Formats: sequence, C-alpha cells, structure tokens
Amino acid sequence: MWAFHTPQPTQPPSLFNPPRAPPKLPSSSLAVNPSISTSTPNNNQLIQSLCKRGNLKQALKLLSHEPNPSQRTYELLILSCAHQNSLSLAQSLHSHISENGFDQDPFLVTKLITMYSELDSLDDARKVFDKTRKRTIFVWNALFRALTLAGLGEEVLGLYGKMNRIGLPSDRFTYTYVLKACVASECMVSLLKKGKEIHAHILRHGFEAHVHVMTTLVDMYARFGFVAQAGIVFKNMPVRNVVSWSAMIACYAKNEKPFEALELFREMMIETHDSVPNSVTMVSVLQACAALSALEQGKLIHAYVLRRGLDSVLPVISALITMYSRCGELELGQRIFDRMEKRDVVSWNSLISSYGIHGYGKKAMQIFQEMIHQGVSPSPITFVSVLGACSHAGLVEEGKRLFDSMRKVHGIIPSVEHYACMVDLLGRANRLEEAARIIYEMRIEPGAKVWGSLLGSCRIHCNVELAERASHRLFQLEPLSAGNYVLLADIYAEAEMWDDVKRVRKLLETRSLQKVAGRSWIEVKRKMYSFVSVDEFNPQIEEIQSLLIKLSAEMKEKGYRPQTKVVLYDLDEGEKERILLGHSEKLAVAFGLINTNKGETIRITKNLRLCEDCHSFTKFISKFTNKEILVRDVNRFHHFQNGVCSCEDYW
DNA sequence: TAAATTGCTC
Repeated sequence: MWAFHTPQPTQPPSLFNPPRAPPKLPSSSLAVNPSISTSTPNNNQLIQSLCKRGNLKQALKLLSHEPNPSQRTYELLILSCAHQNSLSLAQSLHSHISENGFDQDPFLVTKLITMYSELDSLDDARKVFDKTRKRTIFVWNALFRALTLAGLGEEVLGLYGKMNRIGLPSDRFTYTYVLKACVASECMVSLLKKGKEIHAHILRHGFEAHVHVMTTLVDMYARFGFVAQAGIVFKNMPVRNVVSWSAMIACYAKNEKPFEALELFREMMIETHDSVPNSVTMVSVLQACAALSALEQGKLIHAYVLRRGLDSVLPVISALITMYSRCGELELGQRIFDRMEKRDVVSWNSLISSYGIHGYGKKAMQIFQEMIHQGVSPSPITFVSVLGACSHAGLVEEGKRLFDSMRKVHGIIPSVEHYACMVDLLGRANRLEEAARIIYEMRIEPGAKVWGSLLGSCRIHCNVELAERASHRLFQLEPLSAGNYVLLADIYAEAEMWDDVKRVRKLLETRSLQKVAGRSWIEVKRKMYSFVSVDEFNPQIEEIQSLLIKLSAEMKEKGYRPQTKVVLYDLDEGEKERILLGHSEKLAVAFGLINTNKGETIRITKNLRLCEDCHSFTKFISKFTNKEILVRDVNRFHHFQNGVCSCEDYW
C-alpha cells in the first residue's frame, strides 16, 4: 500500500499558483475514479516533480486522482518505475496507461519497452510491441535494443528481416543495434555472414560517415576476431572520435595483437587533437602492456594515467594491478590494491588471479576468504581465478571444496569455464580418470575449452587413450584449431607411435593449418625483442648461439642433461640437442644475459607452455650465472633463482 | 525520444 503524505510543490505558493490540499480519499489501486474531481491544473506538474525527486509511490497515488494525465507525466512515471526497479508498480502503471487510451502513443510505447527491458521483463516488452498498431522506427529500435541487451541476437535479426520486408527503412540507431545483435548470441559463427550483409547495407545507404554506426562495426569485427577487417573499417572512417580509437585499440589488445595496440595508441597521441585518450582507452593500452610483459612501457603508461588524473577510476586501477603482476611485479600490484579507497569485485579478482599466476595458491585462497569476509559477493570470474590459482599450486582438495561451494554457498551455477578449471586442476595432478568423469557428469554441454583442458593434461602425463577421445571431440568442435592436432601428434610422438604422428600431421596439412610457432619476448631498455625458434633477423644471433653452445657444454659438466625426449621427431641425439638449443626461450635468455647488467632480472614472456628442457636449462643457468630469471609462459610465472623454480617443477 | 569503447579467466 502506498503511504500518503502531503506533496510539496516545487514552486513557492503564489496567488496564481495556489497550493491545493491533495485528495484525502483512500485508494488502493491506480484505476481512475471518475467520480472524484479533485484535479487541479497543477496535478500533472505535481506528479512530475514527485517523480523527479524519486518519490514514485506518492506520484502514483496522486495519479489515481488525476483524470487527465499528460504524456509528459506518464513519461516521467515510466522512467521512475524503471529507476526504482519495481516490476509490479510498472505493470500497474502500464494498465493505467492502457485504460486512459495512451497505449497506442508511439512515444510512450517506446518508453514502456525500454522500461520493461530495464526491469528484465522481456515478455512484457514483446507484448507491448505486439499490441502496438503504429510502429514507428523508434518502437522497432526500442525492441531491438531490449532484445540485444538480453543476448537474444537471433530474435533481433529475425525481426529486422521482417522490418525490411515491410519496407521500413533503418536509421543509424537500427544499424547499431542489429550489428550488436550479430555478436549478442550463442552461435556467433553463423551470424558473421549476417554482419557482413549489414555492413554492405550501411555503405549502400550512405551511413559511412556516422561515427556511432562505424564504431559499432569496428567492434563487431573485433568480437569476431576479424582484426584485419576491423582495421579496414577503421582506416576508412571519415570521422573518428575517442570511442572509435578506443574500439580499435581494444580490438588489437583483445585479439593477441598487443604491439599493434600500443602502436595505434602512439598514433592517436600524435595525430589527433580532438580525440584525447580516456579511461576506457587506457584500460586497453594497459592490457597490451600486460600481454607483452612490457614493464617499462607499462610504467610510462602508469605515469600518463596519473598525469591525466585517471588513477581513481576503478577499471583503470584493476587494469594497473593486472599489468604489474603480469609484468612480474606482484608486489607493485598488491601495493596499488592496498592503497585503494574503494574496491569492487573486479579489483579483488585482479589480485586473486595475480597471486594465482605467480603460483601462490594458498595466498590467493586467503584473499578470496578476506573478500568474502568483507562482504563482497564473488562473481563467476572470481571462481575462475581462484580455481586457476589452486590448479597452478596443485591444491586439488581445496579446489574441489571451492567448486562445491560455488553452487551451495554462493548460488553461482558453474559454467564451462569452471568445469575447464576443474578438469585442469585434476588433470594436471595426474588424476585424469577423475577429470574425465567430471566431463561425463557435466550438466551442460562440455565445450572446446573443457575438452582442450583434458587434452592438455593428457599431453603432460602422456595418456594416449584419453587423448584420442578428447581430440576426437575437439576435431568436431573446432576443426580449424591447429593446436589440438599438434598436441595429439606430440602425445603420439612421446609414445613413439610414429605412424599415428604422421597421420595427424598429414591431417594438419590437408586442412592447410599452421602450427603456432614458439615465440619468446624480452624487454631490454624499453625495447621489445621477439624470438622465434630459428631467428636470423636478430643482429646478435651469432653471439647468442655461440653463448648457448658454450653454456650448454659447461653446464653438462655440472649435471645438466638435455631432455631430448621433448624433440618429437625421429632424429639422432645430436640433432635433437641442436634443435633444443634453438628454442626461442633459450635465445631470449642468452640475449638477456648479454644485454642486461649484473643484478638485473631477466624477464621473458612466452606464447606456449614452457618445455621441460627449457625449464631445466633455465634452472641451471640461474645458478650458473647467478641471475634471476622470470619467465611467464602461457599459463603462469616461473621464477628461476639459484637453480630452483618457484613452480617447484609442477606446471 | 535513443546510441558507440572498458576492468577480472585461459
């Protein structure tokens, strides 16, 4: 029941505008009572000002005595209902609108659809649309927006086809919504074609100068991973603003093109005067630094963030924490976290995953507990982070308990990502059967991520039979992903099943897929150097190679044994050793030894999992040369010091 | 009447 208080008029009483006592009749519904005629010319204004002050209940109370509510009054009431998050009030207001014959007013229909969308009641939104006889472009767009926000992309595209068939032309808003609809759906692959069609429409109808439309187009290609296509659209844009630049930088950062992201940022700073980077831009730029482990670059960006006063923006701070920890500076990340005045779940997630990738599983769990203790509700990503941390540290039982608590204690239903974490946790610990059982007992469809986790574990523990089962599914799910074929071939090779190796490699060839080359990066004096297995481009390559040969010989005397079994070709031992010395990580280590000062840590990043020989080699080097070496592989950090690694040989 | 970019996973 709505309480009744005397509303305060917004204007002081005057002779022309006398305050009136509101009706004192009790009323429990919003229905208009025509017998009451207490309305004044001011009632509409009064209701509106109540809405503006957030006093919705009183406004509705007053509405029940107003025989002639205006369109503006209804508009403010609708906005107020959405704002107060009350579906029941919204629905009674809706009935009131219908009873007063405003339910065909296209303006109010648009507002109603948006209101229901914000209240997560899409059924109501659809009903409003269905009942509307005169559907203006605003009405269509409102429904498109509602459905897109709810992730119902296919439905939008179906309706969009209908709109085209009745001959109603799209406007710039329609285009942004339908482009977003192409990526806001479960089966994105089929919708890329649709997206390209819409792209053609946009050009045909002369919308290429509309910044919003073109920026959304860039973003759509970015989300499909079509980086080159996104780049073409961006280049051809006649008008760009901060958002367009940010979208393109984000595209590079999110699609494993961090160099390009930083380069475009540089271009943005130099070439544009009206597009000043904002907090959103900086988040992507920091991601790019994190991806490259470019600590010096990252520090410069941090300085810029401070200069621009963006250092109190939560997403920027979280990105800074992640950047520092991914550059190996876990303590700096922790310090930034400590200094935060306000923290959200993402800040906590950043810190948890930071400890996770550095191998501090127990610490990550402690931080998780502390977060719960402080009353912050964990998000699904919190669990991915903390389960990942358990996995890296081999905390199997702890991880299982956390996974159980997800649903039972925190009411979060595990998604494929969480199952993938569990499979990884168990698989890495050589509990492969248990990992497989998890997959068979899953309540949702195990996607490529889950099977991929299992295949990865089979690679570590060389389990041919399970690997065959996992890869069978993977080849169906993602036939074009070269990594899966390579893993299976590696497993066969380790089991010396050379015929099968040949068969899988042949498969890779016939599908014209390329194996991802091993690559390592190192930052020396603010410049990034990248190494692939055979690198003739580095001017110091000869010096690097002879250093490696010398070190290898000397270390063999101290007990280093080249792990030639990681070379998965049927070759003689000498040849295998030669190949091992050409691994990109060793090249980067040698380059670091040559080009860093005494006492300076060597920091390397690698795009794949560290191979066992590089791991053992780097351990020896750290003792032999008395150097600290920090290597980030695709999963985690390895901190080599005095002959031991922080991962304790579990990775 | 409305809109485009972002943080935390592997």
